[in-house]
Parts: sequence; structure tokens; C-alpha cells
Amino acid sequence: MSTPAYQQIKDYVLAAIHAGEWREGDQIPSENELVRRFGVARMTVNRAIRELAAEGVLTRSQGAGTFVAATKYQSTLIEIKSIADEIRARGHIHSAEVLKLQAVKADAALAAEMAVALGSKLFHSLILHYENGVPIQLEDRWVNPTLAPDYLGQDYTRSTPNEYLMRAAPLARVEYRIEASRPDRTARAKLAMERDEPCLVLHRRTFSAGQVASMVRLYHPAGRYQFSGHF
Amino acid sequence: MSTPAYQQIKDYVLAAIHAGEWREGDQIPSENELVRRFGVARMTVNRAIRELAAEGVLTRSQGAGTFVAATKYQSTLIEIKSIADEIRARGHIHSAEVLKLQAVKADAALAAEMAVALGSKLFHSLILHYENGVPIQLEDRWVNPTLAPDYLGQDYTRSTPNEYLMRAAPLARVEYRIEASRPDRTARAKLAMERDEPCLVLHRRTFSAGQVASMVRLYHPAGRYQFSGHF
DNA sequence: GGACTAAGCTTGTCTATACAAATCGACCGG
DNA sequence: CCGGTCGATTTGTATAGACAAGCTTAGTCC
Repeated sequence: MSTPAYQQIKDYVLAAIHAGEWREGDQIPSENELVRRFGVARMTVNRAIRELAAEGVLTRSQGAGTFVAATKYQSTLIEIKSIADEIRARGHIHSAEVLKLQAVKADAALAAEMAVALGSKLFHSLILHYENGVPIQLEDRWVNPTLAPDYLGQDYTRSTPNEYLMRAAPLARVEYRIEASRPDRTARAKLAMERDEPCLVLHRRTFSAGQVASMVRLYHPAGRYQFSGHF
Repeated sequence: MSTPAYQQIKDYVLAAIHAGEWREGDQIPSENELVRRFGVARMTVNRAIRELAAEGVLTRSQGAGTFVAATKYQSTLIEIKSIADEIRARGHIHSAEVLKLQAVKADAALAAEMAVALGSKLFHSLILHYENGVPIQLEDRWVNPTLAPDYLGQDYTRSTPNEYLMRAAPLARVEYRIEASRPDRTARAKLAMERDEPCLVLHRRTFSAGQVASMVRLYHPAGRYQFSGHF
């Protein structure tokens, strides 16, 4: 067989979760049961399940069993992965609403931040990301047209700006800043946030070919997202 | 030994990399060589090295060997070693007020987070850091006494807990989480925060010798601090 | 010298077994 | 009904061995 047995077991488990067969908190079959079903050694099952637990898909408890983990977000700031992937990886449905997608002229503050001349053309997009219909992230992005000339022509309900930019302008350097802030009225309304709900803002600039490729502010309601990671 | 063999091997490799013994791109000893050195089965070494590869510390190539991965990023999250240095680097004056410094018994939640037995002795400190007399960070820290027995005997108005811990327990692994939250009454009072001012909380656990060395929550009023970095 | 080959090393996977540790439920005695 | 004990189940770790597959290098042949 080409794909390793442990990977087949991982795929099987992920498929079952994705299909809704096993839900959050459900106990999944024991290692011995999976051994019977797949006809492999227990160490092979153990590796598959252990890796899924390490990836946050499952939680295990010695003596008790293995359970489908509660979906908690985990975004390493480091890997710039797309929020869409992250949501899909959880077996949930990602959707996006494009609120703005246009060319603008850079004012002083913007020109400084994007390192372009005052009055230069920039692309601006404002996109709201949903997970299972719940707004989870507001993405406010400016893009340098010289590095991504086709930026306005993409369909961002199908793929995310991030995915397009990763192809168009391979990133050389990333600069980030994390703030807690109170979003403005419109952002709050879009994210269905209460008046004083705290909000995490990830501010990020990516560089490509010595220029600022993109500058983005990602707004996350605190209760619905958290950054975490390890190294 | 309490800590599993595979974890000891992981710690050994991480320590060697951390110490600069093995550098970026260097080939590390083969599995069979590590088997000889540690006197364990190859599967045990394999698990340790495979996990480090999955974590991005090493890269492996079948037939060729295992190499120290290029450090992809450089995060200030790990370099916020000393807020005191950071403040001094800005030419400002750092001062600290020790609000608590005592031994406590771990309750259930704490024991779980520190990975110690229920009721174990832990050190707890609560320190408020000032920049030019303005409170800038509230540091709420728990420390494992076995790794830092002299923790309570330090003068934290002169050096920070972090500086002491870096010497006492060289860190092998860091886990972090960033949240936006509303701090409780006392924290808010200490930081001279207004009622609804947003607050960033950096939650961090450091591991040393396979144990949780320290767990800390750093509270920052949003307007007076931000995390940033690049990679 | 250049191209091919084979040996030896490396990692990748899998097996069958073993024991330890944690959990949970059934049973039993009070 | 309550509480404790014991056993079955489950995960956690470790072992020794085996074969496959990929890379490197030394050696051979032309």
C-alpha cells in the first residue's frame, strides 16, 4: 500500500469527524477496537491517534478513553496559514463576505506604513470571515499593486487574499504586532460584538522583494479566537 | 525515571541546539548512534526525533540523515526575557514592586497546568513593573520549586524573575497563548486601568528538563504596551 | 576521466509483546 | 443507601526485531 497505515487511520478518524459521525466530546473507538477494525498492530493505531491528539483534534485520558476535542482556535503567528484552511481543518464551513474591494490613493499615514509615495495607488479590501455562519475575523487589508496587480480581480468568497498573495508575492519577511483594542462602531457591528467586549488585533506587514507587499489588520473577538503556539 | 525516555532524548537534542553545540544545518547523530548513547530501543529514539521534526526543530531526509532546521522565525515572544532590559533600552527607568512572593499549595487547576501533583508546593509571585513610574506590566507567576529552589530568596526589585529563571532552569520549550481580556478588579487597580480598557494577556509556560518550570501571565494595558516582532 | 554498480548507511514503517498507570463500573459488606 | 474493593478496560510507554526505501560513497568497468 502506498499511504502508510497510520495515515489511513488518521484519515479515517478525520473523515468520521468531518462527516459529523463523531461529534465534539464523543468518545471514539478504543485502540484495541481500531486494531480489530484495521487489522494492524496496536502501536500503529497508537501513533495515528497520538498524532491527532498532538494536533489538537482529539483529547486523550489514560484509563478513560479518547474523545473528539472541543474546537479551539490555535493560530501560530508564525505560520501564516489561511483562516479558511484552519476552519476547514476543523471540519467546519468557512464563508466570506467581501465588504470592500477597491483601489485607493495612499494618504500620508498609509503611504508611510506601506513605504510607498504619497498618493500612490493601493488596493484595499475589507473581508468578513465566518465559521459556520458565525463571524470570526474581520480582515482589513492594503496591498501593493506592483507586487499583486491582479488583486482586485480575485473572487475572495472562494479563496482568501492570503492564499492569492502567497502565490503572487512569496514573502521574505514578516512583521507583526498584537494589540488589544476596542474596535470602532462598524467593525463591532460586523463582528456582532458587545459594546465592551475585548478584541485582539493582529497587525501584520509582509515584505516581498524588498517592498511592503501587504499590510493587514485582523480583528478577533476575544472569546472566539486566541493565538497560541509553541516552540 | 519519571520523565519518559523519549522526552529525555528530546530535551537532550534541544539542549544541544540551544547551547550552540549543533548549529543550523548541522547533521545530528543518527538514530542508531543515539540508541547506543542512550541505551534504548530505536523506536524510542525514532519517536523523539520524529516529534522534533514535526515541531519544526529538525528536518529529516530518508537515506541522508537528520539536520538542525533553519530557524524560520524570531519572535519577541521568547525574547521578552526581561522587561527591565526592554525599558532600559528605551532609555527609561525600570522599577518593580513585589506584591506577593510566597510558597503555596497547588489546587487542582494549578496542579494540572504546572503538571505537578495536587497539593505540591509551588512558588507564587506577583510583581508590578513600572516604566518611569507608570505601571506597565503585571506579572503573575508560578514556579516549580524543584527547578528553582532559591526562587523566593531573590531580590526582584533588582533583577527580574525571568533573569533568575533563565540561569536556574535553561528552557527547553515554550508554550504561549495571547488573549484579550478584561482583568479583574485588583489587577485593574494595580495597573491604574479604566473600567473598560482592553488588556492583553500573554500566557506562557516554559519547560525545562521535561517539567513545567514556570507559568506566567503578563497583563498589559493595551495603550501602554504591545507585542511586536519580526521573522 | 566518466559512467555505472553495489555496499552500507540512513530514515520510514510495522509487528507482537509487555508492563505500568489511570479510570470506571460492578459487586459486596455494612 | 453508602462506601470500599477489585477487576476489566483504556491509554502510555518501551522493547527487539524486521523489511522497505532513499542517499552516499567507494569501487569497478569502460
